[in-house]
Amino acid sequence: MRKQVYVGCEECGVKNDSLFKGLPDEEIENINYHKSCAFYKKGQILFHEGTRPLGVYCVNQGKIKVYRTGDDGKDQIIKIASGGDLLGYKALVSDELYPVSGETLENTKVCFIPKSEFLGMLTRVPSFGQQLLQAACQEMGAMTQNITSLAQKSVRERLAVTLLMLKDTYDVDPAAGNETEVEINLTREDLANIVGTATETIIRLLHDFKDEKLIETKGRKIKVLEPEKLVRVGNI
Amino acid sequence: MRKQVYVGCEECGVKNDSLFKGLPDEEIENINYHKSCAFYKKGQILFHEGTRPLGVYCVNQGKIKVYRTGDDGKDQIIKIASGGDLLGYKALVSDELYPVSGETLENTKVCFIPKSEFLGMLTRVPSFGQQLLQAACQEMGAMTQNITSLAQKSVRERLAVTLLMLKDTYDVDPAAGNETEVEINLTREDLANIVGTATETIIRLLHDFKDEKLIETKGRKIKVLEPEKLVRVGNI
DNA sequence: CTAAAATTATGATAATTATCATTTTTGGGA
DNA sequence: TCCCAAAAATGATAATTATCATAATTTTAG
Repeated sequence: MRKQVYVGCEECGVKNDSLFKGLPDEEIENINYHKSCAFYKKGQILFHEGTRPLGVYCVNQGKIKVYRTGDDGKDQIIKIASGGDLLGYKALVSDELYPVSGETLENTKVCFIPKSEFLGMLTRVPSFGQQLLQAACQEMGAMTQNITSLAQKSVRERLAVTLLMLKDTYDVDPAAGNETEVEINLTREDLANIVGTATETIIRLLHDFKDEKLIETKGRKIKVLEPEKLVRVGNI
Repeated sequence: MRKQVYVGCEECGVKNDSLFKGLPDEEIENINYHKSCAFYKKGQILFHEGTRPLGVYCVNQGKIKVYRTGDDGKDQIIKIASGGDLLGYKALVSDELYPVSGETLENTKVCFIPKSEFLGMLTRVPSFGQQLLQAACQEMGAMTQNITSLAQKSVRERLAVTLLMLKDTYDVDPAAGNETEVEINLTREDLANIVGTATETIIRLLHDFKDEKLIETKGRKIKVLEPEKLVRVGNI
């Protein structure tokens, strides 16, 4: 299920996309020494809502859904994490139980950094604390946007912005601009759990978008054809 | 409109409820020297979404609604701040424009601490940075709850939890337990902008709650009679 | 205290979205 | 490659919530 594997932090492909960017060499070395890396198969749970964090997860490859389970058992996906994302630091820093769970959406490579090392680094390297604080504050700004959208926009509009967001997440080569074909690969249920609606509603709306030539679907895969038109969904 | 007033930080009544708790005396003195305090009348805007933050606001007395304006002009209230709350530090720290506006709901007393002093303190006092980080991370956990609730719960359920939350916010003497009578004083429209629904819907649901003897209303004021039953709204 | 403005209330109706039942399709493992 | 469970699709219907119009009432300002 979980296979150990070695990936050196020094030459890690996603280091410079992560919050570890700019750390002094000796700190990177220290993380490298204490971390453990593993392959996870699709559908595995990295951490579970309500449990106590023992460290942080640094995503190297693959996608992970971060979600919260509502009172009625329905999941609400808070974000889709991918390479370079650091997961679980908020609960660790605020000394709380995980408010969310993390589950792999594909086969992934993830490194684990134990609590003591992470917190130690936080006290030793003030600039790292600043970076974390900055990242957290930035994320909160984005969350207010999400809250406003959930509270005010129709399901149709929310699906449109979700597809645009996922287009970025699933873009293998963001630098290439609109040339690359991005394939969003999520179940309709997961999509529904991002947008906050029923699976059937997502299926029907995707059908509409397809009729309107805004997207193209091939099995589960979704390709965004007209991002500009998708932005304007809802603006009549 | 805005009247300057002096309140010493050393003897500030809300200092120990704020993030400034535990700061060294010389830092408190420094804040005290550089801050400016003012009375604001009901309905005044402290800071406006989309503008650049010049400092942080520390609420001394009164309530302030923090909200984001949606594309269609409808406001979504993200939180109701009261004594001891620090506003605007997230945008300052992440060096972004305000994602939200702040408007007084009553006559308030608010202190302003300029950007340079606040950021200076952040670099001088590592423990303050830690505290801010912790507070931010904690707030994010609460936000995921809010997101889940908006995405999954019915308006009726959301109104119930909102009333319970406001009961705390408007409690003048939280230490007294359930003995004190708490009066929630918000327009139906503001309530609708917290819950994320139409004003008419809020009016109708409040009427229902009143019929069910869960609350009592007197003009605009709302009194929660049965918090335990309100918690269970939606659990059939 | 009074009048105007703002807010609250109520009714009728329409639009959106959820739910449930069922069929079809798909994709991943033996 | 085939099979089977999971996912997607479709239809019918119900429930929830929004919208618009208008009346009643409370608040606020002078």
